[in-house]
Order: sequence, then C-alpha cells, then structure tokens
Amino acid sequence: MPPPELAAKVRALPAAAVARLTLYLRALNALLAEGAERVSSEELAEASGVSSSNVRKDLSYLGSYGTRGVGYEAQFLSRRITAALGLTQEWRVAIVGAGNLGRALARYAGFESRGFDVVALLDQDQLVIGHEVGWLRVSDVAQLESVLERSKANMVVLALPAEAAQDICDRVIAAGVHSILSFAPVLLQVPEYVNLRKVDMATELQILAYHAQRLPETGSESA
Amino acid sequence: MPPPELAAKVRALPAAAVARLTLYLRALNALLAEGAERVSSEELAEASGVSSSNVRKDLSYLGSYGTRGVGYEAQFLSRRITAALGLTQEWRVAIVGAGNLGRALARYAGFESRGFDVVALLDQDQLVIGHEVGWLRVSDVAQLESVLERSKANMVVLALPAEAAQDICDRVIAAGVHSILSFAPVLLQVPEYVNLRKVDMATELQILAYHAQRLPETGSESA
DNA sequence: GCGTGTGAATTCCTTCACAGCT
DNA sequence: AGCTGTGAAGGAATTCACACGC
Repeated sequence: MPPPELAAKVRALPAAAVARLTLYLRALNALLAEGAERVSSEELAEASGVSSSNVRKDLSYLGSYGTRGVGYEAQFLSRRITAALGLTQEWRVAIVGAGNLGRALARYAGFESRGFDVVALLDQDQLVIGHEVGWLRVSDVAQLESVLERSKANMVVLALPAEAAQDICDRVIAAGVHSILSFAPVLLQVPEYVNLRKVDMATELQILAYHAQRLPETGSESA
Repeated sequence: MPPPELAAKVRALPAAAVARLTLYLRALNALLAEGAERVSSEELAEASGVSSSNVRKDLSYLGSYGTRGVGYEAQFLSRRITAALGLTQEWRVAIVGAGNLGRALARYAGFESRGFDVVALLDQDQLVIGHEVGWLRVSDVAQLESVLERSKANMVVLALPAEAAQDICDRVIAAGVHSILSFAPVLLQVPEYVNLRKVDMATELQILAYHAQRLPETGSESA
C-alpha cells in the first residue's frame, strides 16, 4: 500500500481527457521552450487542436489551477499534467520483436525524450539474437521472463507477427508486466486488470480509405 | 459527378462504426480462412472484441444483410464491408521519410496484404536517396510533386521528424493528395477537406502510463 | 474587462430489450 | 426456437453560455 505522496491522483479521468492531456503536455512544452510563462485555454486549444472549452474542462479535472482573467502558469501546469499522467516515475520498456518495426521503435528517439527508457529488445530468430540495435543487444525471447526481471521492465511493446502475439502476451502478463502496447494485427485476449493498447497501421489506412472514398475529390486536378 | 456504381455508399457511417468495421473485416477473413460460411453477430463479437449488439448495430448501417435465426453469410458480408470501407479501389501509398520508421513501414507486409500498395519512398537525406529499401528506391523529397504524380499515389504516410512535417504536409496537399497518415509528433494544420489521421507512439505509452500508475499493482510480485 | 470554471444543453455512442422473420 | 434488426433508454463526451474572481 503505497501512501499517496502527491496530492490528487485519485479521481479517474475520462478516457478521452487522458488522451488529450498528452497533447496539452506536448503543446505546453513547446510553448515553454519558446519562453512562454502563461498560457490561456485559447492558446492551448490552438496549439493542440482541441476546442478551448474542452481544454478548460479537461484541465478542471486536475483541479482549479488557472487564474481567472489571466490563464495558467505554464511551468506549473506542465508539471501538474506530468504528474497526473504518471510520468514522474520511470517507465522501462521492453520491446518484443526485432523485425523492421521493433528495430525502428528501439531506435526511436521520441521515447527516450519523453521519459520512456527502452531497456530490452527481444526476438526469437537466432540470426538476430545478439546483434546490436541502437545501444541494445537483442535478447532471446526464450529468456523473456528473466530478461523482463533483470531489466526491471514495467511496460512491454509487442512488435511481432499476429501468430506469435497471443503466446508472448500471455507470458508477459504471467511475468508480471501488465501494461502492453501491441502493434500486432490481432485481437489479444487479456484479463481485465491488464492495460492493453493497440496500434494497427493497416486499420488506420483503412479508415482513411473510407473517408477518402466518400469525398467528392476536392481541390485536386489530374493534370 | 461519378455515378454510384455499387449500391448504398452514400449514407455516412458513424466514425466509431468505421473503426470497428475494419476489425470485423479482419475477423471475418480469419473465419473465412478457417472455412466458416455463416457467422452470427455473437461470433463476430467474440472474434473482434466488441459487444454483439454493437456488431449488429454497426452492420445494420450497411443494410439488412443478415438472416434472422441464422446469421450472416460470411463471404458476402466480407465483400459488403470491403465495399463500404472503399477497399475495392486501389490505394497507392507514398511514404515520406526513410528513417527507421519509414523504412520499417515500407517493408511492412501488412499493407500490401490488405490492399495498400506502397508505391514510393522519399527522403531528404542525400546519403539515403537512391538506396533500395524492400523493392523500392528512395526518391528525393525535392521531387515530391513529380514523384507523387508519376507514382499516382493517392495516400501519403508521413514518417518524418516534427520540424519537417508541416512543410511536407502542405506540399502533399498542394500536389492533390488529401489523405494523410502522420506519425510525426506535431499538430498538423490542414484544410478541412483533407483526411488526416495521426499515430503517435509516445502518446500511446503515456496513456498506458496513466492507467498503469492508477492500478493497485495487481497480480505481480517483486520477487 | 478578461479568461477560468462549471452546470445545463446537446450531440454522439452504446446497451437494452423485444418485435419480427426464417 | 433462434438470431437479426431496431426503436428506446442510458451513458459518455463535447459544446454552450454565463457566473465568478482576478
């Protein structure tokens, strides 16, 4: 039972608000880098592509930290959102699958810069195991459990083919890691206490296709 | 004014339904591969992780193609969804950015297999231009417009750093491609007639972090 | 005066529950 | 009898609009 050290972590945020808070954080940090000290909901809205009333509503879930007639103190708000999202603690990510995508993710600087440490990269293929990718050496997925333990990973990214995903997913959960981001194009069966998010690029293109196909071919011209 | 060749494309589907239709399609094709001929909403629900009433409601947007007391004819339903999503036409995808992610996407077999043809890969870096990645040769992004035209691309994937994204995005739109999937972690400003979807992996991890941090550390044990 | 904070109104999505067809 | 199709109910998220405090 860890005692709550920072105030106000308890109330659950609406799922949609959580997603947007990450956008506000990104926008805020950009504004801070430009030297901003105060921001209004209107500015944040502009910078993150959300309506200003939505911004205010979302921020109000964290508490009343703005000043009427003035706005929000940028530095403070950034820290407040960081805390609310749980980004004050260290997140250690293991990537399973060292194919094209897994290797790209392992080298992706965007993770490190936002506080996610990629601590392990695993694969099943003997030809890949032992090779260096970025600053990591590829481990054998047969040793998944011990690698997760030694690396103290608390998140896993699955970057592997559909066929392998469920099996590895089960092992990851059994090993005690309950936060999983999957790029595998299959439905993964997990207990409800597990946090699973899915990213499927083919799905994204299909959704684009739907909208593209419905549009009356605006603005362009086949010369 | 293109005459509607296939029946019933006109009514707009709810956005949430479109996203799920891609799941049903995937599930259906898997079931078909296993030799299924009929499926019930219950089976589809199971296979795609959606409630069965939601499945029925979504399918009802496409028309009444099920048989009461029996279910849906799998082959037919698959084709119907394919048509509704606009996947009967050829989609030609150009990937801008041949860094880790762009190269991984270019080689990702999942696109081809779902009807998306990767027809071009572009980069700005002279050291990369001309190299082969998969079955493609990297083009110079300076020639973006002519490459898009020659390759007849009608979708673009942006796999490039935040700084470059807006500029390239503008050029893509000016060149007449209005369906864009962006992996760049920035807000892109686009006219409303453009279809833009965003995938941000750092955001996904941050959302995971939020949920992980709220959970009372279930089931696992730091040995 | 100005921008936040928030109830109320609205829109969008999901689930319920059952009538209707096979 | 069984499963679809769908109005109606319920819930979630967004927008509105204005009172409140600086």
